[in-house]
Amino acid sequence: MKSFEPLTDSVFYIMASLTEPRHGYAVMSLVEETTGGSFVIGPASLYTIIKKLLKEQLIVLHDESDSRRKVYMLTDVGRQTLEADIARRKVMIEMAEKGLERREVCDEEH
Amino acid sequence: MKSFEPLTDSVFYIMASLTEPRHGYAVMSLVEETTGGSFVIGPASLYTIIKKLLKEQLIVLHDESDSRRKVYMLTDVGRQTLEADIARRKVMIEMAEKGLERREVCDEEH
DNA sequence: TATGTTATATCACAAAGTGATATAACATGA
DNA sequence: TCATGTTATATCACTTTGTGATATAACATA
Repeated sequence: MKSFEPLTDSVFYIMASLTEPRHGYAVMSLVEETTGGSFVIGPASLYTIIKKLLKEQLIVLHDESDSRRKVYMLTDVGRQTLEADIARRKVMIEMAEKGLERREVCDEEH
Repeated sequence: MKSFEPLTDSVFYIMASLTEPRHGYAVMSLVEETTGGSFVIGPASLYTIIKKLLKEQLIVLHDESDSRRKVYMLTDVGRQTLEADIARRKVMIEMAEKGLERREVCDEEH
């Protein structure tokens, strides 16, 4: 079971948006909305990454009935990959927070 | 107050290692160790990023007394930047987990 | 004084991300 | 019906970011 980890931020955001069926443009809007505009994925990045995720079979084309919209969704492997990366990211945050806490104590002592 | 966010994973790992004084090689080892080898920063990436962080004043040279080692550390701005990125990353994870939870429910219902 | 480890550094290249732009379907109101 | 705006996908040329390979040297030790 080959792993595509670690996921980059852009890839993570897109995959996190595709836990349920969504078309590309909706992913773009969702990321901008949920991050309050602090992370923006433009069309160039979006469709580049979607193409790559399709090739790696982390997402699939879910529905193409609409003449314009292409709806994608995570595959099982995609979901597992996302879950694994969530775990990695939690460790990351823990690591950073531990360091910052220790530093706060030092500041007070000074 | 210009922001350098969002931080890439590599930059985040390095900055998270520099909440206390550490030299480059130690940062490299620490990241590999705390991630269980799932994220490796080689010397090329390490020193490239350190150079960039110095230029942006997110870290400073803390001590150069040793003939070999160069010890770096986060500046106040660097710490604030790291804190802001931790917050962003928490939202990211929340976003992903909410999506996955919802999906689990759907699977059960089916 | 040879060997391994620690440590910093850079080059040439590869991978990832993006601003600009193109295209077109649909929605709407004038 | 047709101009305007929005939704939507797509790609090109470019920049930014990351890295494998390699070089250099100080120190530890045996």
